Amino acid sequence: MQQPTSVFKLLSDETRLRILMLLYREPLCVCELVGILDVPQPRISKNLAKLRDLGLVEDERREKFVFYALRKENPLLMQVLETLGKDIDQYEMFKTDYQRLDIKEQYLNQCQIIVPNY
Amino acid sequence: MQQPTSVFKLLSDETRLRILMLLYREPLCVCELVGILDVPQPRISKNLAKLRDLGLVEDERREKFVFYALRKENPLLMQVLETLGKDIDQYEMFKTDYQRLDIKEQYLNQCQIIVPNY
DNA sequence: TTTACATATTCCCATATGGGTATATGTAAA
DNA sequence: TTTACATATACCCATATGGGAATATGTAAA
Repeated sequence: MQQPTSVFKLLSDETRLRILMLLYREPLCVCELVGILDVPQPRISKNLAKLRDLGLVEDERREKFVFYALRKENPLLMQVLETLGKDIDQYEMFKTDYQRLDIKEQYLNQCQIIVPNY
Repeated sequence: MQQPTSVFKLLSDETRLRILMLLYREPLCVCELVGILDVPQPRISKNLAKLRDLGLVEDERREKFVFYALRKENPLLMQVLETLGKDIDQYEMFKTDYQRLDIKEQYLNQCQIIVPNY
């Protein structure tokens, strides 16, 4: 199991925490994250790599796309995300991200992904 | 309320997390923390200052001593400490710190504090 | 008003970190 | 086998960070 400090270090960056909160809802590919979060693609990829290096997420390629999913083995991580999720209204940024996730098709101009059923 | 990322940044340092875990049990003065954690005093003081600057702990001077106590207003922080505390056996370092806390009188050679009842 | 103890702060340095830009790699369609 | 799209990586830089050593400040006892 990962050191708690290492987990918190990853959680201490806004980009990464936003990513984790979204993956807490559902697996997403890189271009979906780029669209929803409106953040440059290299930044998304680099931060996803850090999350994967510590085993917090896992990736799976599907043709051109690489989907990232939360790994649920870490109780500390899951507890944190649950706590944040419960008080989502208190965190404007996460709330907005969740709203955008609900209508993510609008923000995927950049990638032609069509995922009927994941 | 503090930004989650700011809280996690403070939690991401080993010295600070050890301090918080101890204060989760009971208020302690600087020299007690120095003795229990076996860490140089300036390092303790500087990290306590960071925790106080973000409002996670509060200090109270009692003559020569300055006691620090956990502030319990932040649900995220409290949830994290509770989660870690529940699985204390999994974290060797915190477990050891708790054991030393239980017999802290042995580690207070450096300070002549005598606190019968706090 | 010295002296001793407790704590805070300053100064300095090595290292870590996040991010932007450009580019490389991977994949599939034309 | 080009072309286009998706993703990963390399390079560079500004900044943040943690910590050690020394010193300053605060407090009370001698």
